[in-house]
Amino acid sequence: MGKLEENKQSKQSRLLDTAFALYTTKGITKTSISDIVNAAGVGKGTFYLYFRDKYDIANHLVAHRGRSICHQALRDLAKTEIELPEDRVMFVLNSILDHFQREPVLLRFINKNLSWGLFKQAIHQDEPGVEHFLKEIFRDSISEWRDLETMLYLIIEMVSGSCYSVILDHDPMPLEEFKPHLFFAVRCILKGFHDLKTV
Amino acid sequence: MGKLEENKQSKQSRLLDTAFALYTTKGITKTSISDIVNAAGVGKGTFYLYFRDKYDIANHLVAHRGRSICHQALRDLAKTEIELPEDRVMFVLNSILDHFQREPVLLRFINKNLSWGLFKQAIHQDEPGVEHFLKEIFRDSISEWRDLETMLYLIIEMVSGSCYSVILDHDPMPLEEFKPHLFFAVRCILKGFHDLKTV
Amino acid sequence: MGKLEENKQSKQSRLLDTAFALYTTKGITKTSISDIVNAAGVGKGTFYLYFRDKYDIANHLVAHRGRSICHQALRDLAKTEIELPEDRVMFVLNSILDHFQREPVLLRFINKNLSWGLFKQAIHQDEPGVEHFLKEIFRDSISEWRDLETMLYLIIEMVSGSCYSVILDHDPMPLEEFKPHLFFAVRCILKGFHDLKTV
Amino acid sequence: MGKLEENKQSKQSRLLDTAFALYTTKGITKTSISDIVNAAGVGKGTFYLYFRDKYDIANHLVAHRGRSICHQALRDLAKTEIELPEDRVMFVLNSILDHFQREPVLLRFINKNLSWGLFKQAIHQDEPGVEHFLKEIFRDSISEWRDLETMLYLIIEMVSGSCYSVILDHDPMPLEEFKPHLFFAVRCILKGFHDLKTV
DNA sequence: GATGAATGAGCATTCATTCAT
DNA sequence: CATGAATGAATGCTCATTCAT
Repeated sequence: MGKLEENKQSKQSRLLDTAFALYTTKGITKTSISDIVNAAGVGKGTFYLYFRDKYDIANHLVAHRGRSICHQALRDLAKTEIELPEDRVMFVLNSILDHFQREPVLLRFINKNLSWGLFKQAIHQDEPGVEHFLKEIFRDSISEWRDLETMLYLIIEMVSGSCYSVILDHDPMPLEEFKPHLFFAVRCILKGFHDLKTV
Repeated sequence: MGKLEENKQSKQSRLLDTAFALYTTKGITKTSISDIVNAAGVGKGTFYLYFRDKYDIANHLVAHRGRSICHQALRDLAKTEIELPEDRVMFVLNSILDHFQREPVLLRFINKNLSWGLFKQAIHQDEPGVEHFLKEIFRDSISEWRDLETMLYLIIEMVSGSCYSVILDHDPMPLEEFKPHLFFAVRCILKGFHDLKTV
Repeated sequence: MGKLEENKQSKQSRLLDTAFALYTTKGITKTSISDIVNAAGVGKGTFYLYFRDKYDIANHLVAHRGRSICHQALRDLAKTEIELPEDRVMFVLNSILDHFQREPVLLRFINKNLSWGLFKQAIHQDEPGVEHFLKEIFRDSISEWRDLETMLYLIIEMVSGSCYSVILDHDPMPLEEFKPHLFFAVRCILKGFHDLKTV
Repeated sequence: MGKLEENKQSKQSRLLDTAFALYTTKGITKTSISDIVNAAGVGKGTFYLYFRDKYDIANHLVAHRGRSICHQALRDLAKTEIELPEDRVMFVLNSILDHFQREPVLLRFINKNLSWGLFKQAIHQDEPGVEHFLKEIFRDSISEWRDLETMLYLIIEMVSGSCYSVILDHDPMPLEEFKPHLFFAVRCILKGFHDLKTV
């Protein structure tokens, strides 16, 4: 029956959610598997039915939540009329940052794993992932950009690196105050790389 | 005696050096205090005479080695005739990157701790630190820059974030191939923020 | 279908064969019930339908394989024309040793369980077992032997004990080199106990 | 001071004695390290200060107690006037058997480890061990024996194998009743191998 | 200051056993 | 008959920390 299957799913989900809560609260190193199963209300052996160790469960979480945020940003973009690639990039960035602003614990968790690592991972999996992501943003104008991937790599590292402490600790300033500077820098890079090509 | 020679080095120094060797080899989580004291050839209790725990010793190391790299870069800069602030920034960046290229284990260790965290830490200590660092680079023209610190924050995060996997894994490309793109992006930002001010 | 073929073998047989393979490969302590049922391709609960625990299945194996070897030796003896009881004993011994030489894993498994333990077990079960075994070997002359059972006990312990490491590790020498000494010692005992009686 | 050293010794001894008591009571597989340290009244970590695992401690015990029994038998032999090698062998055997009769738990523990294994182990260590043992028994007549070591191997396996259940379970008969048969068989072998040589 | 033996809480991991399906 | 998800007690082992010397 489906009952058993449902139950299986629910155990795994419970473990994932509980682990996320604990990881973001106490940190992954300070969280033991005992903590997770106790909080999830399942037997300790059950954990090993679904995950290899606590880092396995962490990877599941990063991949799943990260993908979910990107998809959401693209869905939001689709609802707009924005045409210019630069503007589309800014919109997606803004959308993602706002998400993290609303759920800072997720940012702390994904930490520096967001960025190229996530992209590479997505690329090397079967899913359309990154390619699809880029096409959605740059559309037909994709050929107008020189060293597109390298440029994005630089932007992503700058954004993710700088916004980490901004969002979590408002340091060196709160996000809303920081955004103009950040977006200005991003546009500087976008413009620089675009001119390089078209000239 | 030679024995005396090696005993001259204070126990604290021995602990620091040994810890660095182990942290960069096995990783900090896999290194136990026992490992450190055994390798250092001191008693276990001695550890607690100088450090609170293994993270305490790690912080000491990050601060010390980071400072040392910056000082070296500044000393090298002083030997040149470079005048333009933009060029001076590029020189320092290049100098630091080359250092990490030569000692990648240090990069892995400092990891993403380099960047704003290090600056803040340096600022809040008694030493002149960051302020001195900036003056050395921008000299009298320091007032010509708008949002200087924010701009540097962005640059540092971009550089440190992107160069981590570049230097350690040659991913997405080797450092020498990456440098032109990186430096171009940095100049885009420098130019953007400079124009903003002077206009 | 071929699938049908392999399903014909009862689950119990599959469990026995799989357990034997695992016990002789990894050792009984390192083999878990999970290992057995996984390798056998049956459900975990099915195990408890047929056996109490992993030692229960081991006993089944020892009894079954041990009996099979003895029967084979007797069948081989029947095909010969050997008449003298001493010679018949030697033939059976040789036959059994050769079997273990060919299947050393079985020896390791039965280990020191062969010997009196096996005999006793056989006696106390309903089957004719030992009695039949002795009659086949000594025939009518059985009354000519003093303390027959005790003598056999001594011989069996000497043979099984000494041949264990000889066959498995060629220690202190290979079986073929060892046999003359062993058989000589056995004949010494046989002769000693026979003379005692007839004198 | 010696105080510390003494304390160390006592901990290790306590662990050895406690382990022996538990091993002989519950069996080694059913004994956990927790059981040992609890019964010994020391911390769990202390165990690992002195032994690698529970089999390590078992080996220590087998070696130590086995050696002790052999030495005792030799000391007793030295007090007698027995001259004939055969008689000296019988004396030593009897002495060892009596010891096990008095301390059957030790027999169960050493189990089938007594025998060649112990000899080899003793030989391969630095101590004079076996060689010394043999010289004490056979003295100058040692060259009169053909295949001396092989013969002893056979005897030892026969004695140890057969006496195990005799002493522990009085099966197939009590030790005192069994001895005449056993000694007779041993003398058969001794005589057989001796004649072989001298003829 | 320096030591290192002793500790025991804490951890990951295994696995026999049950029982609802 | 057969299954296999779920369990949680039990185990081996690590390691930060203490303290008598």
